[in-house]
Amino acid sequence: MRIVFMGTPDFAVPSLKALVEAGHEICGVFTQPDKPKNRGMKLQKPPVKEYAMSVGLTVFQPVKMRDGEALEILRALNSDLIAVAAYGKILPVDILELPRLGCINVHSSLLPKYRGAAPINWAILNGEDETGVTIMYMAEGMDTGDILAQTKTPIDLDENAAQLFDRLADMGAKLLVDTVAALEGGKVHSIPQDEAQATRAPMLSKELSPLNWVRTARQLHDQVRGLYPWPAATAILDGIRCKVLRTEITGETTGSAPGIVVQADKKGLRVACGDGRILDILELQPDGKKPMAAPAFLLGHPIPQGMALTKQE
RNA sequence: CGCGGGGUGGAGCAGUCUGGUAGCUCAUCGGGCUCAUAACCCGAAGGUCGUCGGUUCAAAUCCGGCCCCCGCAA
Repeated sequence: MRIVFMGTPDFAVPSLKALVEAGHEICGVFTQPDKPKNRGMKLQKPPVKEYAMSVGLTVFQPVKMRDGEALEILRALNSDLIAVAAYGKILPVDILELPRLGCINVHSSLLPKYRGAAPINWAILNGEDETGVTIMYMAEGMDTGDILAQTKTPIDLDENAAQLFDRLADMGAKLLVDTVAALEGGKVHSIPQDEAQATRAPMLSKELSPLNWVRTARQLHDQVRGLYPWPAATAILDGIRCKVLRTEITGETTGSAPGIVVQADKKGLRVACGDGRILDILELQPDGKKPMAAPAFLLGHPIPQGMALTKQE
C-alpha cells in the first residue's frame, strides 16, 4: 500500500520500521523540524528522521500544516493512507479527508482513557495495572477518533515509563501493520469512543517531580517510575537535588512520621511514607552526577537515620 | 558562543581558595572474635590526582589548551 507516515520521537520509529518491513511503499515521511536541543543548543534531528534517512525515505519537515503547503505536498504524494504515530502536530480537516483510506493514528493508551500527550506516564502515575495501544481514525479533536483496534497489556509493579514506552512502541507497531492489512482487505469496522469514559493525559512538567512523603508508598513508587526518565521524581538529600530513579516498596511498616529516614546505610536508604509503609530508594542521580545506587551516594553524603526529608520546594 | 556542576586507588566523597609526605567511608584480600554473620576488632594491597603544556626548588593544588561526563534551560 502507498502510505505517508507522520511521526517524530522514538515511540514512532518502530511503527515506521514495521510498515517498511511489511513491504509497504512509504512515499513520504513527515516529522517535526530539527530543533535546538541539549547542551550547546545544537540542532537535533528527530529519531524518525534519522531512521527514515537511513533507509532512504523522503522526509518532509513542514513548520505549519495549515498553510496549504503541506496539503499540496500530500496531494502530490497521492497516498492511500496516512499513518501517524506521535507526530506532534494537529492535522487540519482538509488533510484528514485527503487519503482514500483516511488517516489512522497509533496511540499508547486504551482510548478513550488517557487522551493527550503523555498517556504512558499517566497510566503509571495513576497506578493503573493495565494499559495498551489503540489504532484509531483521526478526528479533529485530541485523540477522539473512532477506534479500529486495541491491544491490552498488564503494567508490572516495578516497570517504569521508559520500559513500558518501549513495549508499547513495539505493540503499537505490530497493531498498526495488522490494521493496515485489514484496511487493505477492506474488512474493518470502527467503533466510536465512549465520551463518558474519556480522560486526559496532559504533558508532563517538573512540577510533578518533588516527592511528597505524606503520600502512600505506592503513590510515591508510581511517581518515581511514572516520571522516569523525564522529568523524574526528585528529592533533596544532604542539600543536593537528586532525581530518584528507582524505588522499591518494602514489606515493612513503621511508626515513624512521613519523610523520616528509617535506615541509611550500605543496605539501603529507606524512608517512611504517609501510609506507614517504607519506601526503599534504590537508585538516584544527584545534580551534575551520573546515576548511582543510593548506598553509594550515602558513602560521600552521610544522612543520619531519623532525619526528616521534606517536600522539595 | 544559552547557564552551570564535575573528572582524585574498584564505588561515593574530602583535599584545590591559603603549592611542600594523597585522606575519609565502603568494597577487596589476609588474620581474629563468634554457634554464626552482610556485624565487630586487627592488618594489607591498590592511585601516572582526565590529558597536554607552562610557572616553580616543589603542582591534585597556580596559569593556558584539549578530551570526556552530567544537571538546567530549550
